[in-house]
Amino acid sequence: MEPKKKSSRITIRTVAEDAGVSFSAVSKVLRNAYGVSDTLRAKVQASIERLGYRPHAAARGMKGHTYTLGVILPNMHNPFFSDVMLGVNDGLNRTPYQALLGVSRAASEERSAIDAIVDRQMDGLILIAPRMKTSELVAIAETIPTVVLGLHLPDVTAFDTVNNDDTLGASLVVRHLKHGGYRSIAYFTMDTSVDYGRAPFGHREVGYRAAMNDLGLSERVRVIAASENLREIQLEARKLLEASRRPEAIFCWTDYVAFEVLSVAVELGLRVPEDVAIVGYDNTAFCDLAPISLTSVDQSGQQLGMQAAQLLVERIKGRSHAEHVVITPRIVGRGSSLGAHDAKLSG
Amino acid sequence: MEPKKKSSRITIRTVAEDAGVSFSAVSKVLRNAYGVSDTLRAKVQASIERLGYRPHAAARGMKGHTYTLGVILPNMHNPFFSDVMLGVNDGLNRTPYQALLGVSRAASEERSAIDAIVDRQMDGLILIAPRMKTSELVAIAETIPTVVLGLHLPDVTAFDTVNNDDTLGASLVVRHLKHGGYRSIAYFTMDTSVDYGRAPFGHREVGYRAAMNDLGLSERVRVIAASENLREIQLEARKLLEASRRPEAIFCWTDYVAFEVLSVAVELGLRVPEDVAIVGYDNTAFCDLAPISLTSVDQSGQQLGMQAAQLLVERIKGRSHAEHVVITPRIVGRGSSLGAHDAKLSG
DNA sequence: TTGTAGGCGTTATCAT
DNA sequence: ATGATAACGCCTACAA
Repeated sequence: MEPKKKSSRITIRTVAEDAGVSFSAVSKVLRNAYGVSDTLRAKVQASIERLGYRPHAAARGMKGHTYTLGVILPNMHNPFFSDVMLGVNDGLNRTPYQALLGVSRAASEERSAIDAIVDRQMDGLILIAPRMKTSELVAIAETIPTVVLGLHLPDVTAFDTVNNDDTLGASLVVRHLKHGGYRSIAYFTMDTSVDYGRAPFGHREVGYRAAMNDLGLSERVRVIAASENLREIQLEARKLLEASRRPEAIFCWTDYVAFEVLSVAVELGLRVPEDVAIVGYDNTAFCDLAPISLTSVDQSGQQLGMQAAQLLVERIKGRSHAEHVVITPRIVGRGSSLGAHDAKLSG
Repeated sequence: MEPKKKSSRITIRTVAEDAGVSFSAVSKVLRNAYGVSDTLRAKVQASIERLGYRPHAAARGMKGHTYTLGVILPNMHNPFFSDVMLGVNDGLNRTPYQALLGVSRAASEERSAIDAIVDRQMDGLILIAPRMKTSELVAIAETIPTVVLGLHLPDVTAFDTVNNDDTLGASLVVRHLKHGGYRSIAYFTMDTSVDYGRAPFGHREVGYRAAMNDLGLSERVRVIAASENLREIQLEARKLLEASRRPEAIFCWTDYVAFEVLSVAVELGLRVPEDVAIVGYDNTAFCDLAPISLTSVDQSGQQLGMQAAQLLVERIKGRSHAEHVVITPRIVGRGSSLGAHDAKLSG
C-alpha cells in the first residue's frame, strides 16, 4: 500500500554524479589511492560535503576494512576497566578506527562476545583480562589481530600483551606496609581454576611472597582467596578479621575486594589503619573518597588502554612479531595504611 | 614469497556443496524462511555444524539485518550505567541480537559515537542519558529505530523512552528526611545548558520542590548546582557545608555527587547523619559499603535496561507508535540519614 | 520444495 | 589521471 519509499541512499555513485566524475574516482579519493589529481579530489570532496555522504560500513566490510575494533570487557562494574576504555579511546583518537565494546559478564559468555566481534569483520580485537584458556586465545589471535591486556604471557607470539609489573606492584605494597610497622601481612587473592600463573593476581602473589621473604617475614605469609562473588568475599573477609590471629594488614589483589574488606572491618568495629591496615590495587577513583581513603597501587589503566590501542593499530598495519609491554606501577598511600606520607615514592 | 593462503572462507555455497543442496536452500534455512523440508533443514544444519560455518555479518548488513544493536553511554564511570547494561544484555538474551557499546565521554563525542553506529548499519540504537538536543534525537530516530533511556520526553513519537518516576523518587527522599526530623533540606543538582526540564535531575527538582511545599517546608527550599566536574562538585559541597546556615540534609541528584559531598563532609569533620544527612539517587553498589552507607533511591538500572532492550526489539519488528515507560522507584534507607528503619517502604 | 538471476555499496584490478 | 569491470557473501524476488 505505502508508496515504495525510494529513499535512495547516498552512495559513491550519487557523489560521482554530483561531481561529474566516475564512481571509481570517488572511491579512490576516499581511499587516498594513487592517481587522483588535486582538482578531481577537490571536486569530489566538495560533493561529499554537500551531499553529506557517509561510507557504508557493511559494504566496506565485504572487501576492505571496517575500521572498527572490538573491545571485550569481563564486566563493567570494576571502575578500572573504564579507565582502560578511556585510554583505548585516547589511543584511537587520531586514527580512523572506532572502538566498540562487548561485555561478557560470565566466562561462558566470553566466547560468544568474541564471536560477535569476529563475525562482524572487525579489524582487530582488544581482550581485557580474558578468562579463556591461552590456547583458545592463540586460536582467536590467528583469526584476527589481537592484543590482550591484563594477562602475563610473555612467550606468546600470536598476539601482543600489555600489563603493569604486578610482581613489582605487590612488593611495593609489602615494603610500604613493613615501613609503616606492619609485619603480619596477608594477601587476599582471587580464586580461579584456569592458569593462575598468567593472571595479575598470580603475579601479585609471587611479588608478595618474594617481598615477604626479602624482608624476613616469610613465616608471616598468609594467603586467602575468594571468587568474584561478593558474598564469598565478605565471608572470607569476616573469617579473616574475626580469627584469633588476625593479620595486621591485608593486601587485596584489587580495590574491589579491598572495599569489601574495609566494609566488613568497619562493621566489626575495627579501626583502620590502627587495628588493621588495608591496601588495594588499581587506584580506582573511589579510593580517594575520604570515608574510604584506600592506599592502592596505581597501574594507570588509561595508559594501559592507550598502549593496547596503539599496539593493535600497528599490528593491523602489518607488524608480525609480538610485543609485550610492561608498565611500572606506583603506590599511592592513603589513610587505610600508616606511612602514607612517604608512600608516594614508587619503587 | 608466502604461498597465497587460499584460506577460502566458508560461505553458504560451501555449506550447500557439503550438504548437496543449492545455496539458496541454505540461505532459507538460515533465515527460517518459508518452504524448506525438515530433511533438508537437517542436512543443512548438519553441514553448518560440521564446517563451523558463521554468517558474514557485513554481507548480511548489505540487504538484511546486522542483528547488532548499538548502545551509547555518556561515560563508563557511573556504576549506574553498568547496571543498565546488565539489563540490556538480559533483555537481549533469548533474541538473535547482540549489543555493542560506544562510549562518548564528552558531549561533543556523542555525535560521532552515534554516527559510528549508524554507519555500521546496526538495527537499532539505545541512547542512555544523551546530551544532544531533542530535535537532533528525533532526526536520528527517523534514521534508525531508537530507544532513549533517562530522558523525559513523553510527547515524542519518533522514539520510545524508558525512565523511572524521578518526581516521585525525589518526593520519597524529602518525605523520608522529613520523617527523620530534617527540615532544612537542600537539593544538589546538575548544571547544564540544554533542556533542564527533560532531564532526570530536572524532574527530581520538581519533585523536591513539590514535596517541600506539601510538607510546609517551602521556605527551606535551596538548590545548588555543579557541572559533572569533580572539583566543581567538591567546591560547591564545601561552600554549602561551611556556610553559616548549613542545611540539615542534602539530597544529591545522583550517588556520584553524594559520595563527593559525603567525602567533603568527612573531611570537614562533620558527623553524618547527626550534623548533616546525605541522600543519593540510583542506589549503586557502593552505597552498601559500611563506611559509605548511603541512603539512596533505587530506580533499578537493570530493569530499565531490560525494558529498553525489549522496546527496541519490538520497534525493530515493526511497532510504529511510541511507548513511554515509567518505572516506580523505591528508597533504600541506610546510615547516611536517620529513619532508615522504615525507609524500605516505597511510596 | 528447490534452484536461478540480479542487486546491495564498496574495493581493487585492469584498460584506456 | 581516469574510468569500466569483476568480485565480496548474502538476500530477495521469481522461475522451475
